[in-house]
Amino acid sequence: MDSSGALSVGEVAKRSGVAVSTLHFYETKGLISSTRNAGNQRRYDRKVLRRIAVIRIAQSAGIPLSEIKSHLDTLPNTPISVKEWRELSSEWHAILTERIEALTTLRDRMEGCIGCGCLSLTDCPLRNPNDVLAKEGAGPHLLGDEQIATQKT
Amino acid sequence: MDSSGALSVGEVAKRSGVAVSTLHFYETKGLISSTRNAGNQRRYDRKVLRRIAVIRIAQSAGIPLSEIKSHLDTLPNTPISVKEWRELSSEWHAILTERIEALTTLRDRMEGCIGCGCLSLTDCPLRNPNDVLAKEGAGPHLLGDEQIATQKT
DNA sequence: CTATTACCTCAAGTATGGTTGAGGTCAACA
DNA sequence: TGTTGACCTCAACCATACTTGAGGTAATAG
Repeated sequence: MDSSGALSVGEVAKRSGVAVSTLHFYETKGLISSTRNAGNQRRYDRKVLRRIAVIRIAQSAGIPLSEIKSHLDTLPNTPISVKEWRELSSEWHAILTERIEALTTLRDRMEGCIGCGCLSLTDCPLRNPNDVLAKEGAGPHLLGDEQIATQKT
Repeated sequence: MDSSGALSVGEVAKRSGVAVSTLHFYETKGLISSTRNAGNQRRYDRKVLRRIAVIRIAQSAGIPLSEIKSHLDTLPNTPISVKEWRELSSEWHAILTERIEALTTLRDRMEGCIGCGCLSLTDCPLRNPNDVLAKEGAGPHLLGDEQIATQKT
């Protein structure tokens, strides 16, 4: 590490708990950036650590890297301020809440269906969560009205 | 469709809402099975529909196919009875509950950390989830200590 | 000055969950 | 009997999120 306080890739890896190969990977994806020293080696500003922290937290919430990137891209620049973190985390909070609700609904429906055993494509609520189920439309006599209405292809 | 009530792959696709290619794929993975007619075409027992229904429900709960397979493999045989469905769904119910709790913990910690902005690898609870955060699908994983230790050598 | 790390790039491999396409066969309808 | 449409296999491809390895350079410790 040089006197300017810049970090090498190995140091960033150690401090962030992320593998060197992952840092390279994130860089190719535009999630983080670095400068190079005279010998073409990556040098990172310390602020990258916060950025990586944010990335890993978002990932643990199940948010894909592409989406994380687009969230980060809306922010002014590398140093993520407290205010920006507040904005990010509230967006992600909402996403998490949504996911939690979806899983809870599924779980409770599963509970309700224990023993019912129907699993009918049209009748069982477990088979028909509000979201998309049919890639190929079902057979003519199996479709409910609203599915016929939205059927594609 | 022949008089025995066996279903062709196309019919199963229509009735289950799953693509033909996916049925082939599931078969290669051992999740479903079929017999062949004289012309080497797949013929399915109607019971496969219930099996597929169970698979899709488990998938929507975020359970990987390999795990779904191992759950299904513990069951006597193809016709999944109401009793077996009850067992399966209670196991998956538990898995869902775990995932929901992990996500909720993450969300609440995020809430608590809004504005704190520390994100310290050692101090911030968001960076140090003691509980296992479910890894979502083929996604990323947080490095454990021993992996961090390993990577510098 | 040399040996050992650490670092570089680029290509390929791993795992999940499929889809797409080529080339060929089978079944059903007129 | 001919011609569609459904089906067959096998290989390759898509996307996500990385890791691993080869071949070579840079920095550092003794």
